[in-house]
Amino acid sequence: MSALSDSASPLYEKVKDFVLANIGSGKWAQNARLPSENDLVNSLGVSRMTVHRALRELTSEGHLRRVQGVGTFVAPPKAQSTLIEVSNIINEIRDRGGKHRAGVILLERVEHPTAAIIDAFEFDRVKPVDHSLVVHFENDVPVQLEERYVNPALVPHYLDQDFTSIATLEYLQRCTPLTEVEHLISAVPAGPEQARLLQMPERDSCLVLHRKTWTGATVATVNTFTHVGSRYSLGSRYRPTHKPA
Amino acid sequence: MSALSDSASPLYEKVKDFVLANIGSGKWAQNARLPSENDLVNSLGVSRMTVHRALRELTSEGHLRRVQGVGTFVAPPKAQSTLIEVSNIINEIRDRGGKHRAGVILLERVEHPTAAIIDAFEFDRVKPVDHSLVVHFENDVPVQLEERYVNPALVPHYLDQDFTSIATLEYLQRCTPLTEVEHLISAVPAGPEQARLLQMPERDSCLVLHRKTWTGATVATVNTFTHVGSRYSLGSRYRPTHKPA
DNA sequence: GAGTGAAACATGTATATACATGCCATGTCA
DNA sequence: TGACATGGCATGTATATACATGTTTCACTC
Repeated sequence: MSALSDSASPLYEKVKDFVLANIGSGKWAQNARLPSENDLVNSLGVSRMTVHRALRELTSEGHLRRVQGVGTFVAPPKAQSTLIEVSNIINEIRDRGGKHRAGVILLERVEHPTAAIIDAFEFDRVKPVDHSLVVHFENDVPVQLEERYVNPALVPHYLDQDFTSIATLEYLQRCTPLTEVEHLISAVPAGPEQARLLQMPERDSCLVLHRKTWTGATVATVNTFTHVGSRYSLGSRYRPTHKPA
Repeated sequence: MSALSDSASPLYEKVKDFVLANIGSGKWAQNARLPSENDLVNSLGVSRMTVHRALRELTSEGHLRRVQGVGTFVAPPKAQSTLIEVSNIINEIRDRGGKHRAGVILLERVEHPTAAIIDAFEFDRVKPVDHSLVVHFENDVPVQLEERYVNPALVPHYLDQDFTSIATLEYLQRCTPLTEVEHLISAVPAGPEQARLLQMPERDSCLVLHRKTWTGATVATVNTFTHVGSRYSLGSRYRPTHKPA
């Protein structure tokens, strides 16, 4: 009566698979109540701690909902909102097997930023920020215009970095341990400057990713990644129940 | 020598907090090796199972990396790739406090789909699919054009649904338990048809979200959500380390 | 009939124990 | 000096036991 698969995986994984199979087949419908831990102990022939671990992990993965003293229930599917992964352009190009090249357009300390930048950094008075503007090429075709404003209080030598390599990103990360990120994806027509730098027709569509990061309570970086719409898209594939191979 | 906070939270949570505090303060740097489980047992005065659970959960949350027989290490920050949440338009409008209205443009059973659709559904021969085209309005301004192809083998009465309410989505979800999703975000200029339905100038930028879902190994739905670039953007805010309240 | 208390049952946590599995350094033997 | 065996140590899993905590039910009392 074990009902557990006989592969080499650990017992608690088999219990998880058993539960997921019953959910997937529809035998245990949405919001249905599962057998109690003790029931599963008796029917599956494993200890309660093992069952408990399996159910606890399935709960933290969003498959189950547990209420102390009441029972375990099949969680409603989390399909309507799904996650999309955003990577950085250098790794992305490299993962595709393409050749990456970065062209530095601008690299400056801005002593008197615009009101919009001061506002974005949540400064209470005028403070200098570092500003970089880099074009990323994939196989010598421009794909991304990366504009970044950095808080010099957190990143001492940002402008001294080597902007053609990924080391800049790692330096940034080391200086600004991430506590919060804000993303905004939008589609806008290319302005004259963007069209020139990205070698695309003016007013053609761009996919723009805004990204703002915090370290503690202070704004660390404000980024704008502009992509040529006809050459770039953001994608992800997601398996809610499957495990990675 | 407990070094653990004295709040009311469970012991394993205190151990997790203790570890996170040491990482956050920089005392344990990136890739540094943590004390072994037995060391923590001795210094914190809890059992090894409790330490083990804390370290296991921190590993699954991405804070640590563990190698059997070797040790436990501080994981590199997972900042470069971040997640963006995509919701559905009806909830989104409602959450903003706006008024939602849906206009059904088309509702049909397609007996002979185009080659592109057959390919997208991974059909081995010509099979009928259901097709819907709906415009979503926020305060009577069109914001999204929703085109959906549905596999009738999985969703028996898709065309009979009430397309002006969110019940359609729930019916879809019930018929097609999600096993896999694929997303693709791109920016494209509006074509004549899209410009007309979305009441926007032709060739203006659109933010397009493609979404393809599987149930088991069969393709369940193929969706295209087209948004007016100047009226819509996708956003998210993310706290990597903080716990939900 | 309403309220109360206790039992029964559910999940949650903590521990001790045992063994499995994987890696590495050390030492021995050729 | 090199190859190999082995012991030590690290994490990984499984179990039995105990108690904590929260919910429901049901019988008993007023």
